[in-house]
Formats: sequence, structure tokens, C-alpha cells
Amino acid sequence: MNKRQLQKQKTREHILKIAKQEFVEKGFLNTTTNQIALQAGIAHGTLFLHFKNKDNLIVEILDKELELMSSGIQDLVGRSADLEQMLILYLNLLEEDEKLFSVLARELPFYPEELRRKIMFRDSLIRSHFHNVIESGIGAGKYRKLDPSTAVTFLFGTINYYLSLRSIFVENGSVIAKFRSKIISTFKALLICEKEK
Amino acid sequence: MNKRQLQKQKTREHILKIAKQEFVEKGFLNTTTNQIALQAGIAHGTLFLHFKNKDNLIVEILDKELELMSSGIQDLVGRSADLEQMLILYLNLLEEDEKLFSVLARELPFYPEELRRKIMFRDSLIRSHFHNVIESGIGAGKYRKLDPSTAVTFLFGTINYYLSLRSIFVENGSVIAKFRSKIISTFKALLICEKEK
Amino acid sequence: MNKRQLQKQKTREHILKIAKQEFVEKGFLNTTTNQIALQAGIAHGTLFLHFKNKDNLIVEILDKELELMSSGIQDLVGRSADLEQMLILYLNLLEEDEKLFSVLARELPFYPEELRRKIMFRDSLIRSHFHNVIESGIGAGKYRKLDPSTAVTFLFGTINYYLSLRSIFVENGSVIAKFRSKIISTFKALLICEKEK
Amino acid sequence: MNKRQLQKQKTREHILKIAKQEFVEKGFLNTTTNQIALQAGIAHGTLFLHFKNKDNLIVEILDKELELMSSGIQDLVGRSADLEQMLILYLNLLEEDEKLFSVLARELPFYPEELRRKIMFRDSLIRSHFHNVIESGIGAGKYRKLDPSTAVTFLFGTINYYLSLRSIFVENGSVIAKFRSKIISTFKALLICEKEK
DNA sequence: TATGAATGAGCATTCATTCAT
DNA sequence: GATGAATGAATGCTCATTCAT
Repeated sequence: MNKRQLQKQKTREHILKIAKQEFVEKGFLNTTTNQIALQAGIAHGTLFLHFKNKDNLIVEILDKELELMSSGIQDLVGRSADLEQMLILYLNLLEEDEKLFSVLARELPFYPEELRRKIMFRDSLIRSHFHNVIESGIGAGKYRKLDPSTAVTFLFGTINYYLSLRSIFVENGSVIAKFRSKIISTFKALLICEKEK
Repeated sequence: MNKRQLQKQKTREHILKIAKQEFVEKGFLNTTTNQIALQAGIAHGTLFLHFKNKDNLIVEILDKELELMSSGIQDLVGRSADLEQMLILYLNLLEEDEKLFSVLARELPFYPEELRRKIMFRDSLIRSHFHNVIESGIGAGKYRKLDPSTAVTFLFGTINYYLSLRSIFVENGSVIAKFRSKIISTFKALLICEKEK
Repeated sequence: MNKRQLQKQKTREHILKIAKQEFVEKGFLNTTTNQIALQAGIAHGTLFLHFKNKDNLIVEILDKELELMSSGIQDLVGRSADLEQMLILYLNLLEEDEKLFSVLARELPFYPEELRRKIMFRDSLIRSHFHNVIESGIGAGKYRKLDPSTAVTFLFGTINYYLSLRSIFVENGSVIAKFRSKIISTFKALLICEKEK
Repeated sequence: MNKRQLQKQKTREHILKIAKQEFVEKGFLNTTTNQIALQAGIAHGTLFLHFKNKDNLIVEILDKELELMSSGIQDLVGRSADLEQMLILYLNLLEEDEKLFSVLARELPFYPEELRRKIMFRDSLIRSHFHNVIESGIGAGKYRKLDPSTAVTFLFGTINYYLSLRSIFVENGSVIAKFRSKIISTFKALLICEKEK
């Protein structure tokens, strides 16, 4: 790679970085290409030199971001086969980048087909961890006999709901933090029938 | 009602019908008032004679649906207060206008503040029916001792999730139909600890 | 005049009355024909049955109103040949209907040609009173030798200025009241050279 | 400055020139941004590339004029502080762009709050020059003891009156030119008690 | 390769006036 | 004579994308 190509690569990465920042703050749909270029300190037109259009930019950004995330998450959840531990770790991860995940939860249905599939694919990897642990837990008689897929959808659907309406549930701070214990206890209740005290 | 009023009423309902079609097809956010007027065969300005603004038009359309739902459930509550029947009825009502509710689930976070508030208020009326039945069921020892609010959020979050990602879960046809029985049985499992057979 | 004509006459007067109210409150330019019809309790179209268009309505209203005003003012100013007394009386009259005069001062340049001429004609009648008193005062050596027309324009221009920017000079209450004494004393200073104390 | 910047500068000034023409002709309120773009031979959107909004365009145009005026007067004040010369200069500057100032005098009360504030602020700078000279003149015993604020309002109110009703005072040509000497002599009479000859 | 000026279709809403009833 | 539903032109502003420099 010669000097020119190197420079181009660098600019490209810079755009990606800045665009992500803007994206996290305002959502991709509400961020204009102009804003991104401005923040990145490049010409508006330069952006379209590196990315064919706005959609392509978002695909690239999230693709990269999701790669990092999902591997991070898999690391964490892979470390423990205890469902509650996994859930706690997962919620912690969400809380760390809550703004990003909140944007994602809200905007996902509006992303271009290709991106949506990619995101959902990675999402499904994480889901499958939970799915497996639940399934084997049921097999071991540890959990009640219910459909593991639906159980997982209840969990992720609920979390997704809290995230996407984040601004309604909390003024500032974290929705995940606010509802963490209730999410965990309610999900445990779904899986396990403790004796009523 | 004289001929004049009749004609106005007719125009109004015609607009509502066309607008709903367009909204269902393209979403509220991507449907312009111009498109609606064009499709309805009226002047653009006429639309604003019948509805103060685009938001009000949306509210009216959704109000009808949500009101129908709320009253349907209330009726049921008055007669039996059986949670499963309520849930079945609710899912049936969602299925009847699934495309519309799917649009709503996706777009709600992007509606202007006031519109969102109005819709969420109507929504909360329906939610409260479930909340009340669950709460009194817990009090009566019929359901397990869990937080009724969180239980309701699990239910509505999950349904919302299925609706908003509808096009991913099904090619054609109804997500609600596809997952109805699993939603019901899993939610029942959350509330009731049946003896494992 | 038969019953029908009588009724028509009555409606017409009613419209004029209501329109004036609205006009005083918001200015004619910012009052819609719809608002007037609504307030008057008549159909929107009826308004155009009695008045060819909005301009004609305003002409008629102000014409009538100005007739009353200017005769009232002439009465008052006619009673006294003392300039200060006349000025005080004039300012009192303005203060009584300050909202109306404020609207008039602001909007006059935008009224249709015909109306503007009428208003200015009536205005000039009042002016001529002041003009005459000043002129004879100068002749009698009572006032300084200056151009009476310009002196009058200074007075009316200043008053007009206070009225037209009324909302900037006072939050509520009267501009005339607020600046009355300064207007009077400064205008007297223009006409008379008192010995400096 | 390179070719690019030069071209932009040129376009910007072209817009300003055309906009001023249109404004002077039809008033600010009755000139549409579309008209300006059309006349200037640019795309409608281009106008908003150079000026954030219509109000800013107006402000810029008036700023130029008012700034010119204010600095011209300030220059003079720095050299001689002679009130009559200041007034002559001020009237000359008004006369140079009389059509524009006439529009301004008429329309100011109808401008949106913020725009009005900005213009009045600039205006008050000019006014303050007169105020200061009068005040210190009074202190020096050169002028009579009267309220300087009201004196200034008499001057500006009167000039404003002539300008706003310009079309009534003159068919063609300049109101300022027509009444210049009378305005000056009458205002001098207000400030100074010359011995009657 | 990078620039950034220019584009122009697109949008919700207002309001005096008309005309069929 | 009265009604009031319908009209439709008009408006300020945004923003992804292009292309001459």
C-alpha cells in the first residue's frame, strides 16, 4: 500500500469514527451527512468519495461496531454457563454502551435490508447462547418445561422494549440499571418455580 | 343529518380510509399529506379542513383502533376477568390490523412528543387492564408473587418486538398468528406454576 | 324596508361590530375572515355576501369608526382654543381607544389606497385644529416663529411612533399614559421659550 | 482568496443585491425567497446555503446600511460633535437608500420578534449618538434643559413618520429631500432658543 | 484525491374566495 | 338570503447527492 492509499485509508477510518460518535448521540436517521463531514473536518463531498451513499456508511459503521460488540459479548457470556451470570454480564455490556444500543433498538427496523440482516444475525449468536443454556437446563430438569426460543424472545423483546423507549423510562441515566433487578428476577421466575414463601 | 353534513362525513371517512391504507403501506412518517390527498381525490387543503394537522389524523386513526381494543377488553373484563381470554382477544385484535400495529410499533419512538404521549396514554389504558387482572390474581393467590408491572412489560415488550420486526419473522401472513400459542403459553408459565406432568 | 332587508341590515351591522372587536385585538391584517365569521356566529360564506372581499370590509369598518372618532375629537378640541388643553384632550381620547389607534398606526401603510386616503383625510382635520391654534399663536407672539405644519408633524409623528411601537414601550397598560407628560412638555418647549431656571 | 471562494463571494453578493432590489420594490414581508432565487438565477436551496434563513438575509442587508450610517456618524462625532452636521449626514444617508428605509419604517412592527430586536438594537446605536451629543450639549449649557430621550424620540418619530408614509408625501423623489430643511430647523428650534429677530 | 458550491425535489400548513345546495 | 365544504396557490426551509475546479 503506497502513501496515497494509506492516507485514504486513514481518512476513511476517521470518518467512520466520527460518524459513530454522531450516530450514538442522535441516531443515524437524524444525523445529516453534512454534520458528519463537519465534525470530521472533511469536505462534504469527500464523504461520498469513501462511501457511495449514506446507507453504505451506516452499514460499514455498524458492521464494524457489531463485530467488536458481539465478540466481546460472546467472550463474556461464553465464560459462564450460569444463566443468571450470563444475563448479568449481558445487561452490564448493554449498560456500558446503552446509548448505542438504544439507538439500535429504535432504528433497526428502518435500516437497509442488508444491514438489518447482519445485525440480526449477530444478535442471534448471542441469543443462541442463552437458548442453549436454557435448553440444556430444561433437559437437566433445572428449568421448567417451556419453549426455549419463546423464552429467549421474551427476554430480548423486553430488553429491546426498554431500550427503544429509553427516553420515556428515564430522564438521564440508564434504563438497564433502573430495571436490571426486575428483569432478572422476572426472567428467573419464568424459568424456575420457586416455592412461594 | 342533512345532505351537507352527510357529504362532509363521507369525505372525512374517505380520507380516514385512504390515509390508513397509505399509512399501513408506507408508515406514517413516510406518507405525505399530499399523497393522501392525491389518493383520496381531494384538494390538498381539504385534508386540513377535516383534520387540524397530520398528527391529528394519525391520532384519529389510531384512536379508533385502540379504543376498539380497550373497550373490547373492558367488556371482557366486566364479564369474566380471565387473563387468558383477555390475551387471546388482544392478540386477535392486533392480528386484525396487524400491518397497522406493526407500523406503530416501529415508528412510535420517532413520533413528535405530543403524538407519542397521546398514543402511549391510550396504550396504557389497555395495559392497565392486564395490570389490574394480574394484580388481583396475585392477591387472590391465583398467580405467583411477581411484580405485575414488569410482568406486563414482558408481555407487551415481547409482542412489540414481534410486531416491529414483523417482516423478519414472516414473509406474508401474520406474526401474531404464527406465535400466538407460544406467547400465550409462555406468559401463562410466567404467572402460574403448574405442576410438571 | 321589508323584513328581509331589515334582517340583512342587522346581520351586516353585526358583522361590522364583531369584525371591529377582532380587528382591535389582533389587527386587521392578522385577522382571518374565518375568525370573524366564527365569532359573529355566521357562515364563512355569508361574510362575502355582505362584503365583496376582505378589503371592502375593513374599509367599511374603519370608515364608520373614524366618523365617530373624528367627530368626537373635533368636539373636544373645538371646545378649547388652548393648545395644551387640546393636546391633553387629544391624548386622553387616544388613550381611551389606544389598542385601536395602535393598530391603525401600525397598519395604515398597508391598507388599500382608498381607505388610507380616508383615514389621512380625517386625521388632517384634527391636525388642522392644532395647525390653526399654533399659527394664530405665532401671529399673536405667543409662540415662537416656526413652521406650523412641521411643528404639527413633529407632534403627530412622535405620537404615531409611540403608538405603532406600543408593545415595545410598554408590557401592558398605556404608552400614552406613560409618555403623556414628556410629550406635552417637550412639545411646549418646541413652541415656547421659557426662561431657563 | 482562490477561485472557489471568489465565486462564492460573488454569488453571495449577487443574492444580496437582487434581494435588496426585490425588498425595496415589494417590501420584505411580500418578497418570497423563491422570487429572490428566481430573479437571482440560482436554485432556491442555494439561497439558504448563503443565508441561514430569510430573516438573516434581511438582517444582513439592513446591517450593512445601519452600520454604514452608524460609523459615518461616529466618525463625525469624533471630529466635531456638531449636532446639525450629524443630522444632515443622517438625513443624507437615509435619502441615499430612502426606498429601503421607507420599507423598514413601515414593516418593522410586523417583523418577527428576533429580527425586530436585532434591527432595533442597531437603530439604537445610531440614536445613542444623537442622545449623547444632546445630553452633553445640555450639560454644557448649549442646549435647553429638556429630556434628551424624548427629544430624540421626537426626531426619530417624525422622520419615521415621513418615511413610512413616504408615498403620500411625495409622488416620486425623496421625502427626506423635500422636508430636510424643515426637519432640521424645527429640531434646532426644539433644542435652542434663539432670540427672535 | 479532495473540495465545497450548487442543486431541486420535497413537505406541512394557511386562507381568501367560490359555488352547489 | 344563507350556508359551509372545497379549493389550490403559496411559503420557508432541508438535505443527500453531484460535479466543476
